[in-house]
Amino acid sequence: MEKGFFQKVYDVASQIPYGRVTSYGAIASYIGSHGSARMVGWAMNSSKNLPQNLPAHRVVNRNGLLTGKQHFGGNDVMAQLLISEGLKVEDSKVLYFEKVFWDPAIEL
DNA sequence: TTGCTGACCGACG
DNA sequence: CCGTCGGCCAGCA
Repeated sequence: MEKGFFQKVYDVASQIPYGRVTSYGAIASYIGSHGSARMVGWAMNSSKNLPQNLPAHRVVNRNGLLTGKQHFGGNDVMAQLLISEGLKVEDSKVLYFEKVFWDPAIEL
C-alpha cells in the first residue's frame, strides 16, 4: 500500500512543529513531487474533511505570504493563528520567515 | 470518460 | 518589472 500524494502531504504537514512554518514547494519537493506545490495547497483544501490535527495555517508560500488565508473562513484568521503561536505576521506575511522556516528535508 | 480548476513555483519574453 | 505558460495530481460536474 503506497501512500498517495495527499497522504504524504498530510503526514508531513501534521509534523510541523509549533511556532514554525514551511512552504508548499518544500513539502512537494520532500515527498518527491517537485513542481506539484499546487497539489499541496489542494490537499490543505481537502483537509476540511480530515481531523483538525493538520496545521494548515503553518503552510505558506515561498515568500512567506499567507496565500491560503482566505480559505480559513476569514481574512485574518490564519494570521491570528500564527501570531498566537508567537510568530510575527504583518500584511498577511510572515516576518523573519527564514528564521521560523521548517524544512522537512532538513528537520525530518 | 473528458475537461476544467486549484491555498504554487520556476522559467521565459 | 510584469504578464504568461507549463508542470504536477486529485476532485468534481
